[in-house]
Formats: sequence, structure tokens, C-alpha cells
Amino acid sequence: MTHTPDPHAAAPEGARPTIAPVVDILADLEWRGMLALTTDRETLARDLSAGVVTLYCGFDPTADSLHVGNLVPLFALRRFQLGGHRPIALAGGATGFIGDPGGRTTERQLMDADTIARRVTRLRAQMQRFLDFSDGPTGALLVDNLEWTAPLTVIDFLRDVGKHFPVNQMLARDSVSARLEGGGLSFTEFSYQLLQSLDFLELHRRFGCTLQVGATDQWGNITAGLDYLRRVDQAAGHALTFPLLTDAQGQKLGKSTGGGSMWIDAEMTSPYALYQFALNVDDRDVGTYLRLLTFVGKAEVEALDAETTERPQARAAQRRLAEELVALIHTPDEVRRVQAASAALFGSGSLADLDVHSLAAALAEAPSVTVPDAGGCPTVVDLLAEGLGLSKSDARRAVREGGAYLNNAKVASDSAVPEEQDWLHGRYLVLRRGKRTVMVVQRSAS
RNA sequence: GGCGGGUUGCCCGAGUGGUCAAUGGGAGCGGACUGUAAAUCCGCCGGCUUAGCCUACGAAGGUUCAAACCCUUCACCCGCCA
Repeated sequence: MTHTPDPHAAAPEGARPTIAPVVDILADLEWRGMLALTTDRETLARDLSAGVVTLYCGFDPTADSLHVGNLVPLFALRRFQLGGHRPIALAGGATGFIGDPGGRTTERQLMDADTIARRVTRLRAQMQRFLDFSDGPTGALLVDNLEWTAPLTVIDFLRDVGKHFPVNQMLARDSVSARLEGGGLSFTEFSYQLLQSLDFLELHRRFGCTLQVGATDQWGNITAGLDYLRRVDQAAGHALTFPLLTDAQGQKLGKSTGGGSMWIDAEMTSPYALYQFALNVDDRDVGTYLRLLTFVGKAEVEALDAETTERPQARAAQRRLAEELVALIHTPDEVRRVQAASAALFGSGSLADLDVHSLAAALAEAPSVTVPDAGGCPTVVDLLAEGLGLSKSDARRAVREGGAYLNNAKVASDSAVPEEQDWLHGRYLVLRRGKRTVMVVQRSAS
């Protein structure tokens, strides 16, 4: 087990993410709107108040990074931890090979072993950042189900696991029946629930894990595990699921308006992009996001809700969400950097008035293109295309539609070339497409 | 294994020899309005050396002056029968 220092520990006061204490975990999840289904609520509540409960949630390596939507279950583990319980984050090194049939209509593409191994490594590193791995009864654990699944032989699997699963019940699971009504599914994906059940049993035996949490499309897989636990070990466990949420646009949580995911990995989604994403969250969704994706307490979230209703233009809730998210996912230092960048690029002051250090800092996050000092500068169209990864046609179109700006001034012609006086401090050009896509052109200092 | 239906741009989906870079809807992008929001309206939405040219309608061949559209083979998907 690896112990990582809390990335927020060294941060100066004020910039650190808010971590409100959790007294009653079920009540906390409830007001956050995170409770979809549970097995017997009263027994669960009693167990949770009687002492430390060990619980787990699985994460399959479906991408090279977690995305913002994955934070809902991951943060739920943390909430349980704050409430005095012990979370286990499980990386699906084995289940990633099989593919969960739930929540989709078609067969998954199988991943090769190298891809899975790489992704599991990255997944583990990311999950470590959000839980407290210090020693003690509530210290988090990180496991990979490949550890106990890989050594299993086919015969053992069929005798020891498969024997306990009635096919008629497996067929009845929503995740399976939905697929049967659609295009069907392979035996491979049909078997997924067995592997997930095996995980639950294994974690129960190793760590006394008695609760599995997950998005509500996991309900069938989780309860399959509970049946298995009962049949094999005569043990009782619990299931708790979170609602599947979509935003006001019908998008999955954490998708930008462009449809792309907001990744946790700074290389895949820059802190600036994440900050801007949060700042632009729809008024109707911001309360939900604050509840699910931050640890801000009830009183404060409700105050921010009221702010949103009364003074939407201030976007206090969005600002808070943006700060919290960047602080949690990245660092408090990043919060200050992206705030400075946002203020400079969207602020009212003229770019030309900005001192060179502020300008350089503001532009650090933006895509950048460097041109040689001597010789002619490329056209604005070429610079936009290169810096923003557009086709020439797209870049030309942007200019023709009046959606391209050089130092906040509209570019009039698609043959425009920056002039000498356009270079801010002799070194920078700020190009913008539309309202929010900013890039910088630099040339070496003379 | 047999018979039938299908495979069109980011997605859905029209088109069944020239007038097709391809109707329509959704998504996306830009503009106006605003609060870097929503709604609404307008424009755009394959690429390029942009009044033109190139590449595209599952893949490869063929017929034709001309093919997304006709023919052949292959691949995949969906029904029905065995």
C-alpha cells in the first residue's frame, strides 16, 4: 500500500478545498441527492452507526484517465471515510478485460492487455489522490481485481463461482435483459456479473467488506454479489447506489458542451479548461454539481443556491464550484493561476495595459504558437489554424464570420497579417476565436 | 447452411445513373442579445494553393461520356427459415 502525502496539505489558507465534516453519512448522501437505492435502509443505518464499515466501489480502466463523472462514486468513498468508515477503491484490472454490459446497447470492444495494464496504473495513481491512505481503522485501501482473478482456472471458476449463479436470475438483471431486447450480448459480457460478485466475496473475506456502492446501473451486479456472499459464506452485506444524472442539456455529468469529457489528467484537460468548464455550468445544474463534486457543507451549498436564484449574474455558485474542483483535482496554486488567467483574458482591462508578467502568466494556460523573430509573420488564419488545431477552412470561416479577434479586436479580413504594433510588449499576440477560445502567439525576445 | 433486408458526412436519416459535397433533424461552431449562462433569432457546418480544384456515400473491381445510385466479389450488421 502506497502512502501519498495530501496534495493539499501545504497549501496556504483560503485556497484549499473545503472539506466539510460528515456526521451521518446516509443523511449527508441524502441531502446531496446521492441516494438512489439501498438494501434494507434500517439495517444499513444501524450498521453504519455501530462502527467502522468497510465498503468498496469498482472502477474499470475504460480510459487513460478518470473523468469528472467518475468523481461522484470516488468522492462518495471519501464521504464514507469522513463519516468514519473504511473505503476500498478497486481498479478493474480483470473486469476491464471483460466489459460491463450495463448502461450500453452494444458489445464492448475488447482492450488488449498492455492497454489495460497501463490504464490500471494510471487509475490507481489518480484514485490515490482523493482518499486518505493513512494507517488506522478508516485508512483507505487500493486493490486490483486482477490479483485474485488471473490465477483462477476455468474449471475452478465454473465449479466455485458459476455454480452459485442461477442463469434465470442472471437473465433477469436489467443490464442483461436490456441487451437481450436489443442486439443481444456475448457470453463474455454476460459473465461480467460473476466477476464483480467474486470481487465482493474476495473483499469480504480479506477485509470484511460488507457494502458495495456504485452508480445505480450497478444495482444488478451488486445484488448479484450479495446473493453470492449469502450462498457461499452465509454473510449479509449491503448495496447502495447513486442516481445516474444528466445535466440540463441531457449530457452525462462532466461532459463539456462540446461533448468531450472533463478529464482529471492535467495533460488531457488543462486546469484552465476545467476551471472554465465549471464557471460555465448551467444555473440549473450548478447546485447538483456542488453537491456531488465538492465537499462543501449543506448550509453553504444552500446559501449558494439562493445566490444563484437571486443574483444569477454574479455566478457565485459557479465560481465556488470552479475553485473547489481545480483545488481538489489539481492544486490550490493552480486555482490562483487559472483565476489570474481568466481575469486577464475575460476582464475589462485592455490587454495592452497589462504588464508583461501578468500577461505571460495569464497566457501560460493557453495554446501557444511560436513564430520566428525575423521574416514575415503568418496570416491570422494560419496562426489560428495551427494554434487551435483547426483546418484552414475552419479558421478562414471563423474570420469571415466575424468570430476571430486579435488582441480583443475583431479581425476584418481573412488575409490579415499581424502588424508590428500588434505585438504586446514586442513578444505576444493574443488571438481569440469566439468568446472563450484563446491562444497566444509568441516570438523570441529581441 | 438457405432466403431476404441493410452498411451515406460527428450522430440519426433522405437520396436509387447526370441539376449531389449530397434534403431534413440533432450535435457543434460563429454572430446578435446577455451573465464567459439559458432561451430566442441569424449565419456556418469535408479539405485545399477557395470565383476553382481535390477527396468522399462499408471495401475492391467492373459497366458508362457520366455511378452514392447499375453489375461482380468480399467484409460486417439485422430479420426469417434450417
